[in-house]
Amino acid sequence: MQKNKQVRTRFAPSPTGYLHIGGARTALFSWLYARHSQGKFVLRIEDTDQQRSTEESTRAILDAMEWLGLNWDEGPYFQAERVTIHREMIRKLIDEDKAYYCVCTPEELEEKRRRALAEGRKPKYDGTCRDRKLPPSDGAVVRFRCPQTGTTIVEDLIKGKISFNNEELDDLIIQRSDGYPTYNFAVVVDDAQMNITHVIRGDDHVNNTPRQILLYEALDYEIPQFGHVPMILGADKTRLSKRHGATSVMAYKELGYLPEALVNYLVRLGWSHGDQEIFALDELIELFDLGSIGKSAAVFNPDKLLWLNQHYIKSYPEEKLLDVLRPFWKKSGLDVTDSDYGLHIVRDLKARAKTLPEMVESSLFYFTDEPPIDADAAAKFLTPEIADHLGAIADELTTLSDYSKEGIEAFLRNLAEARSIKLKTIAQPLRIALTGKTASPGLDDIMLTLGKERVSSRIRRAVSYIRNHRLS
RNA sequence: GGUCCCAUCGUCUAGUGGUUAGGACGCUGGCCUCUCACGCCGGAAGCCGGGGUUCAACUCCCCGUGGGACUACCA
Repeated sequence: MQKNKQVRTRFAPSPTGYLHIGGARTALFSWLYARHSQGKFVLRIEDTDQQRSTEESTRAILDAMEWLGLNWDEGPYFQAERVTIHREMIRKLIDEDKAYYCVCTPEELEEKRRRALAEGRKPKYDGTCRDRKLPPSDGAVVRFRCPQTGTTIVEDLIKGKISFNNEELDDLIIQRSDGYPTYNFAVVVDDAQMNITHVIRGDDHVNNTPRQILLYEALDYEIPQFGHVPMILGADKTRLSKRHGATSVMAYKELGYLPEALVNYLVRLGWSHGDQEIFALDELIELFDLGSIGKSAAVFNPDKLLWLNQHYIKSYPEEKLLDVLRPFWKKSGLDVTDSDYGLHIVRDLKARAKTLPEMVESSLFYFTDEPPIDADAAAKFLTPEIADHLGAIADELTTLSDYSKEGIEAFLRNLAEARSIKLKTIAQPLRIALTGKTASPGLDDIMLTLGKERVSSRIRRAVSYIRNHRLS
């Protein structure tokens, strides 16, 4: 075992799309383990598939990593830039007779596979070219001569011991006919040469692991530790995909989720620490361990993520919340230049929103002198007999010297008492006068944020609204 | 089909042979209250099935069943 070696983990996405929820969690686990162990976290882009890899995808993945706060110590390395190294190692294997050229065509192989399946045999490569000692040629691939006897044991950090009979393994292609190495080969060479000590990846890779171990041995590399993390499923227990809703990390940013919420959600999907649900990042780094990752697949639960988002919104520092809110306000055509006003709004609203756009939506009344008055609400609460009370509030407000939350609260109560009515009686009408709606932050909060002037004019507007609609 | 993995409330999970099976989301009853939230208190809801092992199994073993992954010149 590599006892005193520095821990080195990596995240190795292929740039064929955005960073999705599943990949993000794997990256998070890998990152946390490196940080917890004071090791290094390496980012490597697996772009050996020339057809499907794009630069936009690479950019998108990097952006998402940054948004989540998963900073890397080395890289990004690009696998495609390392083909010279890969070819060198392939050369070595051929020279040692551990690999060989194969000229079977994809069509022939497909046909054999079909026939094997139809006859109920296992569809593995039949070894046609295994001992033909073929020279290199155009269109030939290179296959690894996989040991056909014995067993290969994977000591998985998460799943425990997994054993495979080598006879189940066939001679996998390590170099394609276009001269590029395949994933299973490149990943071994790169992980080994980058001194990765812990390969943490999705458990869709477990069946690749024994062949990779055999490759490590053939190349005389030290074998790293493996940890295969379970998949994330959709509500119907099938692999998470677009039809289960947003699966891209950046989509959640756009939907108004906080990175802290997504990280907290993702880490608890599979990993746990007793009954604790809320984890700050530094706490996670301190507590995280691979042993506490569960073995079974988990269903993605949008409701719980929403709850966490709400939690982080209400406990976010107000200045920070104001900052992340700005782009969302901008989308609604609002530019909050008065930071003091913005901070007041944030304070009023932070306990009442699950997402950022939701918060923007409920903040709209702060930004217009004439918030649209909900007709049903007006019909119910803006009655003729209320007009007088409202007018009185506006009038007496001018004499209120202690315009603080407590002062306003007392003012309203005293006024109600003086007029022999319940505060309840004027609360809703006043709320509608100020916001146009029946649901809002507390009256004292809104009035404080809005300021005396806005409050007075909105009340007078409501009074004339009543006159126009009810007393005509 | 073959290989491999997995299995506690609807969902995420704690549990590590003896517990009234705990927490969280969601659902729900109530409290707080100027509305809506927040918060607080309570409730319904679970060990896939069958065999063993054991004085005792959610926990260990086996077999079913169910789900998932892989089975590419994708990663």
